[in-house]
Amino acid sequence: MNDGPYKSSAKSVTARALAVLAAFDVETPLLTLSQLARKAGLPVATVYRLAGELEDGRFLDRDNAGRYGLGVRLWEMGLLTPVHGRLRETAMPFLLNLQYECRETVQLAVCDGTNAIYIEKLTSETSVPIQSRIGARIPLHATGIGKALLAFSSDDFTEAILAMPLTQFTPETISDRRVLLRQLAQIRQRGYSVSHQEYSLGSSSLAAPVMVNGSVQAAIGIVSYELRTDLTQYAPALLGAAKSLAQRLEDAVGVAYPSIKDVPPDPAAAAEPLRGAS
Amino acid sequence: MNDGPYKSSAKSVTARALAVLAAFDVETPLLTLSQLARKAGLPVATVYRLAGELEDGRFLDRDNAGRYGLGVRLWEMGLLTPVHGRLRETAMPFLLNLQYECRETVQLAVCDGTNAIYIEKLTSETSVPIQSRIGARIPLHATGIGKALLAFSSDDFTEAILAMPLTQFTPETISDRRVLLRQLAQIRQRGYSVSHQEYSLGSSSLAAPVMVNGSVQAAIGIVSYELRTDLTQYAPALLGAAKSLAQRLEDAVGVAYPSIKDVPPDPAAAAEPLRGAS
DNA sequence: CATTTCTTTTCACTCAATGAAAAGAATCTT
DNA sequence: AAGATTCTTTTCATTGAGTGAAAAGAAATG
Repeated sequence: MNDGPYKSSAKSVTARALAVLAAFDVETPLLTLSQLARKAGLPVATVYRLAGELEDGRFLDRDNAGRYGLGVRLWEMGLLTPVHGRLRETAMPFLLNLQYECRETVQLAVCDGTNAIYIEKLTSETSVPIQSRIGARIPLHATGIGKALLAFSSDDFTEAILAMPLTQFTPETISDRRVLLRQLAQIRQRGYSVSHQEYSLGSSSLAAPVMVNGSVQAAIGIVSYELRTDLTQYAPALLGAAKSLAQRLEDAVGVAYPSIKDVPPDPAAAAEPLRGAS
Repeated sequence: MNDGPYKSSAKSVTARALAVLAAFDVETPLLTLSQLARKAGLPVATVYRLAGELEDGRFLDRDNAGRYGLGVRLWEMGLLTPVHGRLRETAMPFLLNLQYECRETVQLAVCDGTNAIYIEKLTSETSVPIQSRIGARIPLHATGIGKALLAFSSDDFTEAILAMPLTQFTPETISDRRVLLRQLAQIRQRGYSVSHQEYSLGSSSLAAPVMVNGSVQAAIGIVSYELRTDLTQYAPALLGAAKSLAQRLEDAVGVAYPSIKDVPPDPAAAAEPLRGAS
């Protein structure tokens, strides 16, 4: 058991392979072999081998300079993920429509753990600039869309969230538990949430939950500059979109995800590794 | 070396792990342990272990019935992929705008190997129904968007493509090499491509390349019902969008993907496995 | 209740993964 | 242009991590 400085953990082969993939992030989407090894905390030779295999499966791709980057395969698999394949896919037309109607930034988010994850975000020319990136995780109490998710969650879940520290992002972030609870009740009553500069200054939002079979599956939000327009004018459109999406999702349950009875062994289990040109 | 019926290949541990992930597809996005083992062509005990590790890294998630599905982590990583993080992200506003202007299905595709991959597709209520799924791979010669990509590719690449069989999808699919070559020349001249029911009956399309530093990075397309509208009326808008996107991409080269000089060893290489609630 | 099918655990064996080291490229330095 | 650095690729002896048959435990099925 060597423990040189940083010499990483990652016991099993699989864990190491995943560590290699995890070395990439938004700031560094392209890495050379040695950078990769360094970030993953693994010996170069090891990473060389692992990366090679990952490349074969196109979980890694290399640019013409030989640098590694996450591969197309990962993107393709991401498409098969429930959040994308089921949610985003069905939600898209409604989001587009909503965006078409109000010409503001429209967002879709779900709950994962104690955070909201942004699944999709439609911005056009006229809308607020750099908002939360797709894939971003933001505490539930801090945004309109987060509060919409929270307001319609189970009581124990809400309790669990309230038990955690409510990080302050701006002076307006709700950090008082009682205030938050009161707001949640109000949101449940109104059917939508409102927020003003609670996560980032200068922007406000309106959000509504997407209820499928009695539980919150997601939330849709509209974001705009604080004080540009009165967002509440869009409440009907927003609620309409959320409702329609919910309906569509309800209809689709069991269709997209059937309880398959017998899956035949896959002859192509040993698929030929694709090789790309150009 | 056992070779029972179907007993799969997958030599290395990593390859096996990837095989497990590869077992999922659009038709079967959720699998039980044994289904998974069967599809991957691996012994149950082995898959049990591998799946366990993949689940720890959230490369797999389990639904409340215990079935496995591709995990959020994969989706998140897909976002870091060049096709998404660089291309789709920057293209989105332009696509939205274009869709807003013409109210038809708008697509974004890139070239991968001998196929076009659809990166994004914006459909609204009024647009053509089930078009090619995002992530779908379609031969370059068979669609408008594919031809746009092909027309501006290098000569050797075009040659390589022409050397392959030109699969016929509809009676209208161009399968004559000379016809195709002639069209490509015309596309180069006009700056955009046109297609009528060449891939699927009833729909036609218009597409333009996105040229960055002299090479085709992607193509944008508009799809509509055959004969509904004269798509060529949108040519200016389409070309405008393609041009603007190209410009934006050119500006961003090296910004999003800097040649990082020194990446510090990642202390969080041994990250704690996230665990989700709710 | 018996039967089939699925999940989880165990364990002795061995083969595949390992990583230090050296060779080979490429890049930077002066 | 030679020397110094840093990076990629290959080799190989060592060993411990992964393996999968088998059995036990749960669930679903009829």
